[in-house]
Amino acid sequence: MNSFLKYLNQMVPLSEAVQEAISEITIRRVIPGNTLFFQNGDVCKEFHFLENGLARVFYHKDGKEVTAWFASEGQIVSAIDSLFTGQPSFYNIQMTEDSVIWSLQFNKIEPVFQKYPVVERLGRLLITQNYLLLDERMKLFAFCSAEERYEKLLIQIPDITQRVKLGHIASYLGISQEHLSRIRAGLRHGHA
Amino acid sequence: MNSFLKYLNQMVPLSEAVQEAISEITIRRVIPGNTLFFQNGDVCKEFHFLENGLARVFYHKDGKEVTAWFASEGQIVSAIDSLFTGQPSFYNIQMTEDSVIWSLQFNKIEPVFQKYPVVERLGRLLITQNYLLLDERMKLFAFCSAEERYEKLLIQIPDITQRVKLGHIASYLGISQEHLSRIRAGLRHGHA
DNA sequence: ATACGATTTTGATAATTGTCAAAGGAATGC
DNA sequence: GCATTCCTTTGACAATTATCAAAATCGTAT
Repeated sequence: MNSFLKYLNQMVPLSEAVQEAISEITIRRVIPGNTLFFQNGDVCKEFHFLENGLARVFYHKDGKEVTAWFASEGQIVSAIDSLFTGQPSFYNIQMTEDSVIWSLQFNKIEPVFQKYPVVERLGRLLITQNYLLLDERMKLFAFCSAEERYEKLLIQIPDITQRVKLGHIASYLGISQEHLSRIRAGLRHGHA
Repeated sequence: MNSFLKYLNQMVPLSEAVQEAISEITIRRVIPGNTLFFQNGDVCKEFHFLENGLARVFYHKDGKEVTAWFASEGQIVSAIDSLFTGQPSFYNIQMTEDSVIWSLQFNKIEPVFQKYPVVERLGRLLITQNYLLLDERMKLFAFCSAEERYEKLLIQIPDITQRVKLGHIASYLGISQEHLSRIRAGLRHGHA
């Protein structure tokens, strides 16, 4: 069983037949690092499970890239605003490292929903989980300073600073790169 | 057919039997204005459809109330972080006006999911729609100034300024009440 | 109409954070 | 090894926004 099916199985136990049906609409992809995997303005028709590697979801603001999300091994990533609306997305997705992903072709899933109601449940749980992640992110902005948000990100992805540029992290935290640099300097002197 | 069932039907057509099953786990409530309807620290087991009235979702930050969400007629409201996790919520919900709501008892829905897969689909679509609303809100913060966010809120709920205090709107926009007041002054002079 | 309390606005000031420019470091290719 | 380029840090300054206090306005009850 591949890592994607394992991930799904742990949310809801799936019969052989269901796993087969899902596999039929899933593509395994090997992506080289630094690939712009999905471009804003396009319509997204898949969602992706990262077997390994790192994805960065970002948008353009005043000519600059602003990171909206990081996804790493064992997580789901997609231009979810487009996937569920059929409208062009605001987001871009870049694989920042060599990655192996499983892409589920969402536009082919309707017959599977019809045939296997358990997949409908699976879909409900997946989107619910993503909703809660987004809610967590909003709470981080609500309750925590930029410094605290940085520290929480380090807990979540400890080696993130080795994996992406500081500017990408800064925009994810909602601050300028210079400000993040100063926060880091403060942490160094405060803790050393 | 009541307004809640109408709302659900327009997402997915529901048979008589399904409507009946949903009605059995739904309670109609008449809530006087200014009621603290749900309190943080409690576990939320329902979600609510507003037939009319206005709900304000808020949390406490440094002793002050910060608005996370407004919901008005025809919309869904819940302490969604708790509903899906079973953990105590960070949120409070206040009905700011006399309201009529339909409360679906989510903790009784599992048998309905089991019996009627279409309800699972309904649940999936409901949470998807709410995800997209949250994504929109994040994009508003990403792309728009406080002034633009205020103008968009006015489009969404035109009479919001008559319905809640300015401070509640300001915290929803992520700015101080004084700053919002100045933005309003600027708009008045700019447009007059 | 008037007085009271609540809400909103305005003013002055301080704190936070962004921007621009330059310097310092690290990685890469020749 | 050295040059080039990219990334990060630091410094100086400007812009934005918060905070605190006071004044103005609004709504309501008497």
